[in-house]
Amino acid sequence: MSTDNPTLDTAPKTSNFIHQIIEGDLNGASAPTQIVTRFPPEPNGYLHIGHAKSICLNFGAADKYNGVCHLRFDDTNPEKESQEYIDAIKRDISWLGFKWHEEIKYTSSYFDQLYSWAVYLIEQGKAYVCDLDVEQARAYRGDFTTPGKNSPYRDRSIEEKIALFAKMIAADFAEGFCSLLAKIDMQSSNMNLRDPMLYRILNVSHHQTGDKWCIYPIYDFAHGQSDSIEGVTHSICTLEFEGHRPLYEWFLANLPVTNVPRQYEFSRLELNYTVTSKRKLKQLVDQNIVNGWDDPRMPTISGMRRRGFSAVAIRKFCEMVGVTRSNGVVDVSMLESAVRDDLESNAKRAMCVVDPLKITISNFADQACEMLSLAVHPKLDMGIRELPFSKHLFIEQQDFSEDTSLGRKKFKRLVIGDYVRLRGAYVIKADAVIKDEQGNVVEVLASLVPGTVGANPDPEFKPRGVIHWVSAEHAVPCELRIYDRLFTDANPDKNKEKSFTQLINPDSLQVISRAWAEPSLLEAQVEDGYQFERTGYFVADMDSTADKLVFNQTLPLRASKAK
RNA sequence: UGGGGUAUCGCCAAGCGGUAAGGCAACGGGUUUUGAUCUCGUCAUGCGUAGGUUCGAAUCCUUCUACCCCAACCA
Repeated sequence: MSTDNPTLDTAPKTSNFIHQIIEGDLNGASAPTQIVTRFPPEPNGYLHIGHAKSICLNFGAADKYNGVCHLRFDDTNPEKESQEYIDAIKRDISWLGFKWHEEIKYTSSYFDQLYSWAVYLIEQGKAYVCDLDVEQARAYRGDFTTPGKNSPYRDRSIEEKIALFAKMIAADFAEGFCSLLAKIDMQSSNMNLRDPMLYRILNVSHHQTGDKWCIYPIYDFAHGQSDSIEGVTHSICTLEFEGHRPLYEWFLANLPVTNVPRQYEFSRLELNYTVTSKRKLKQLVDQNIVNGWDDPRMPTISGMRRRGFSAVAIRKFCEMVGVTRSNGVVDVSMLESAVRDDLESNAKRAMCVVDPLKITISNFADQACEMLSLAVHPKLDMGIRELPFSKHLFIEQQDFSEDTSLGRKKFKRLVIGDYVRLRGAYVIKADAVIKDEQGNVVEVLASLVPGTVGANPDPEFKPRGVIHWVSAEHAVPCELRIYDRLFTDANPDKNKEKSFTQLINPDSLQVISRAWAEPSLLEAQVEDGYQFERTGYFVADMDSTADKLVFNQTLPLRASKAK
């Protein structure tokens, strides 16, 4: 698994209402020459699964209809943004397999244009500098049932407004002293239309423009115009922006723009047992509840990547959930299903014993070592791997029992006096046990049935089942990090009594510092995904060193009830 | 509370006036040198509610209800 997924087919196979709209437009009278979409993240945090859905929708629609998709950083609030986030976002989108059109765009690179459009609105009598402070502005705005009142500064002369705006940009005013508002309708039932803010004074430097500006445009005054500048045809966003659409259209109608994009909204993706809000995810990081944005328990793209979820699996999941306007909460099992489905056919197989029990094969020579060849994958041709078999082995403690009354269907593992198949090796029989002072089984003495490698034994030696193992002498120690859902509550941010940080699953991370892996795992590269047979899917973590391998559990195998 | 949205199986979701797709989950059976995979089967006389139009309604009309979004110098 590498960062480049060059010519992957990212066009969705399924259809949704956005596709239907695009198709209608493409077949309509004034069809655009090509459709243009954009993914416009604010660089104020890492991308998460919800953004993945938006990325798949925007880039996917462009791919599907031979259009293009821009990556535009919506960087109008420098206080919360940073280059680190920009770099992370670029990395995540590329890793997901998408390519943005041309160079990366920044809303901040349109600041000059936006500024002159603001002056234009003032000249048209459609914008004004208002000196009301936050409290006063709130009072003038009214509320849902009370119409707003016009600001006393609303009807200053155009010359005065121009002069004041010039002073704003010249840093003659303190932060918050005044702002530029659009003159629309203080009585509107849509709060967004009650003279919305266009520019505020912010004496902070910007990660892209440095100290060039001390006033920054608000989202509403920047987004639609940026879309227009880039030739966007379909501006796809989430439902909470629906009420902003009239405003989006108002700016495009009142400014001398040539391209008029249309905004469409879809419902954002919610997943149970997690939170998908950059603010909350940042809190988890800042309070060290998790180990960074890429902690494998995080629903961030980088977290899922480190967890061992592939880009293909994430894209598959995004297609599975669909795109609609009804909001719901998707069950994580759907994501897990997409991940397992992908790993089933792409993960190499290997064996790793988590909780070792020593087995000694009495009828195998002391110093002997037999090299066995096993398929890397049981069905697909992924080559073979060499596995050493010797007199002393490890199996799981859980895979052995002294209880001979256990039924063969009930316990398909090793029982004293009975046979079991060692995966890819011999059928063995447990003959006796060695116990410590406390009566715990510390070793099992067994004997192998000759000629059973790759061949079934006579019926009388029929094994109860198949278990995994490693050669004690050749096994390589490794660290395993077992992850569980981060929250104990299915809807952590809808809980009435507790805040989401109080609903953290205390067992979301379990570290097994010493497990025993087959030697072929020594070749594992960071991000290589494996299925440790009968145990789960694991991925080599970046914390692996020459002397210590570290694997993150991606997911356990699907658990079926013991029949 | 004014405005804007949304309601189809436990979850997601097709459906666009002709008689309820699919996926996830769940539950049964089979195969299996992974209790995995694979495979077969079961799972909405019902589409938030109450009326109406129609030969025929999840789809059209009306009523009501529930939930989501908007009163940041956030996006």
